[in-house]
Amino acid sequence: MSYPFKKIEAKWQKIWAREKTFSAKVGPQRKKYYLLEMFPYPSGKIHMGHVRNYTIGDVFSRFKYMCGFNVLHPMGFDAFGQPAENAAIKNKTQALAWTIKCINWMRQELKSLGFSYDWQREISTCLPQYYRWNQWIFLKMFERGLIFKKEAVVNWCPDCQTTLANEEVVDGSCWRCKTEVIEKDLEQWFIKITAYKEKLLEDLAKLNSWPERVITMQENWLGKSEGVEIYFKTKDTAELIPVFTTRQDTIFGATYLVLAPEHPLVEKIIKGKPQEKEALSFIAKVTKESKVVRTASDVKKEGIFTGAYAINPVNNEEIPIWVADYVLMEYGTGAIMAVPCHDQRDFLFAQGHNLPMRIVIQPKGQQPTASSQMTQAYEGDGIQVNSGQFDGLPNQEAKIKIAQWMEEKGMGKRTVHWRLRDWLISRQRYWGTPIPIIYCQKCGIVAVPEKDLPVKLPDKIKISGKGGSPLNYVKSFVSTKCPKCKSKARRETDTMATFFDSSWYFLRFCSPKFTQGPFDKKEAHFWMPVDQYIGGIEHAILHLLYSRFFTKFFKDLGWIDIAEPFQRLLTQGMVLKDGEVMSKSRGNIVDADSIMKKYGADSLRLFILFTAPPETELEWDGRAIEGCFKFLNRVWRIQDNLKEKAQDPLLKIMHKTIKKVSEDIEAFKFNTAIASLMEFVNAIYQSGADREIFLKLIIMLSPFVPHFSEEIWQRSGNKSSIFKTEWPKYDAECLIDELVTIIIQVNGKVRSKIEVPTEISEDKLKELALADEKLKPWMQNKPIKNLIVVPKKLVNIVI
RNA sequence: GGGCAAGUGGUGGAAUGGCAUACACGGCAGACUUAAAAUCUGCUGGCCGUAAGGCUGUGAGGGUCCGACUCCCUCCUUGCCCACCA
Repeated sequence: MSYPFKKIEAKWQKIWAREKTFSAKVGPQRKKYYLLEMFPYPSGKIHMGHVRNYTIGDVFSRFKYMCGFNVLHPMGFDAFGQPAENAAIKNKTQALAWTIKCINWMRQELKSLGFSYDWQREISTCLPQYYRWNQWIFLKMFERGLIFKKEAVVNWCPDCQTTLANEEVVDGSCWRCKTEVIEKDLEQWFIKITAYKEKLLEDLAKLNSWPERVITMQENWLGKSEGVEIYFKTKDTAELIPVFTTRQDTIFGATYLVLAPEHPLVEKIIKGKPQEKEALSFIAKVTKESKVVRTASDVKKEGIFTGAYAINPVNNEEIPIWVADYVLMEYGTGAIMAVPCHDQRDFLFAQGHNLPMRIVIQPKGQQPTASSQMTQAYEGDGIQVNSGQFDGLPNQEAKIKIAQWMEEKGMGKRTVHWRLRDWLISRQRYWGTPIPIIYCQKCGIVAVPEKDLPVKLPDKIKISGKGGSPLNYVKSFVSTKCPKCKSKARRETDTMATFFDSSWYFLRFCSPKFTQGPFDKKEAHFWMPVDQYIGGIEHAILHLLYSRFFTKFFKDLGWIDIAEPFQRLLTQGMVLKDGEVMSKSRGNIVDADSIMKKYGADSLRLFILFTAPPETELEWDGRAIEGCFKFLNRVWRIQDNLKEKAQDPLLKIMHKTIKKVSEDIEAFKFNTAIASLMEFVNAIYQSGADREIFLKLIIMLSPFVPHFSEEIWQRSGNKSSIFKTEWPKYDAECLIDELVTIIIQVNGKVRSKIEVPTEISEDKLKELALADEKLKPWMQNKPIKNLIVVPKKLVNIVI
């Protein structure tokens, strides 16, 4: 007979909802703890990744609560975005209705897993009471010059007459109509996130409870690189070509220059050259290719000689100027100096086009070789050669000296380049926050006044997926009056990227119903920062960077006083089936609902926590979940076999278990915490538990299997919720062992074990060890060279 | 190409300088049962051995150390992230 999980789970979910067991209030009595899991996109069904993410959070939340913290543990829905819009197009329904239906379904599933959310704080980003504050934030940024408009390239389907997201471009064609996608320049809204790049980089140092790799990924994304901008004169024209390099130590080895095909100087320098026609047709060909094709790593680098020459300022050498597809206009200055011997891409290109090479860095301790002998570029450190007055210097030292010298001589100047681009936020889509801007014939671009917010998204419209932004076709939305001059005007029809919505939702959770601003300053002051944030590694860059940026912006606005939003971060691993990511397209989805029907939510929770540590990948094993179910039944049966008084050794095991479980939960080692609870249960089966010990076990199980534990707690005669009890404390005195097993090694190999009193002296221990009969055959009366004693652990005899 | 992880029984994993394989899955055996399921108990890395026991063993090779899954070096493999980024 298995325990009645269906009845129990439904019962307690009802009671928790009725009693509002997990609602959080500002108050000085308990220390605050803000625990947040990344909110889901309401796509319909919950998947195992969600189950994992939210179970990890739930255990921690319940644990912290029982440890005496005032826990804020909210949940909401990231409800704007393309899937709803696509569903609306496909099924000819409304995006709002579809989204609400999905939210209702998902909320139900989350509740059936027993998560301890404060449901009174639920938010959905697609509702005007949320997105009006997106618009408000937009306006504040606009006022401060942090939002601007400029042309940007988008993927464009000429047939659908609409922009496409990268993932909607399949093999260079539109996913819906298979037409070849082209690139098109459109006026787009941008956020000047680059204004915060220094702070975003600097403050990474404060995030010492974040995973190392997330910090590294953010650093790489910001991409600060220090180098020199060098000015190359052209031979026949007055133009200067600036080139950015981080390897100014290799300047004497620069044997040609390469410009990006879009470089503005290309046309000027090739004018009248014999190569002009050929070069122009090459450029036309390259610029037509989409970026996806051009940046594919397996494509051969192509290029062409322009007929023009540049002068290398350090040695006045004439070097040819080329145009090639591997140089990008977006990075640096759109022009590079090529050093084939010390840059692999330049090396391959020079070999392919018979361009000269010169070695200028010699690896330490190696014989000089000819550049013709090289099979690949040498990119490491070494000694300067063929570098004029810098010969013989280590290149790292030369780097600094050359930069100084070039600045003195006016050949270049030290510069810093960043990889970070400004953030394109406009989308030619329907299902997003309308951008609060009005275009007036007389006044130009006019911000919607704050009092007119929200600019409501019209909700009953037809969308076809064709003809650009759907809002263009809603007359009542588009036509308006200019807030300044009251003449006829047109509304912006672009909406915001959904990353905007999720960049500040953690602040909204502090006061989700506040109507005087995006959040109540007092509440945010109390709850922020988020003490623990939990989510997938796929958000390691964009979402986290944008959230950090918004936090810094709110700080500058004077709305909050913290610089970083997330104190501690946990990135959970993916859920795999047969070594592959679970996904619809692979058809290997294990549905949470059917598992819960068979074993209950508590068994599913226990399995997902027990089977792997949170950060690693989790391999789904249908049989292992049955083991978890059996374990719960095993615990359930203890109820009917309690003793009056348990034996002392069990009490000791209990204290050890309390220590281990408490420490493991705090460190997110849920798998070993559960393992030690299983060991505890095995010990109970050996010697029998009394009521007190059994209830301590149940309390420790309660964060993992809340319904199960509440039920046993109640059946044992307790009136209030188990989550109102205190987390058990261990008695340090109970942990002390009187006897300890000492390992005895001979030459590092275990040859014997002895039991000795814990507080034995070192000399006495030595004496006992050497007297051990079992060692005799290994010692063979040979002299002892060394004797290592590690107190309470081992003795190693070296002979 | 760069960065970051990881590699341990048949399987998921534990041990982060001191008894390798905790806990669980699977497998085998026993008890209970007319029988099965459920449950309880025991065994379960490989090789040699009837056994006691011995040897060997944490991707490969080397190093440091009395002692290495753990630290260092070289290499291999896998995963994730980034990338014609100068």
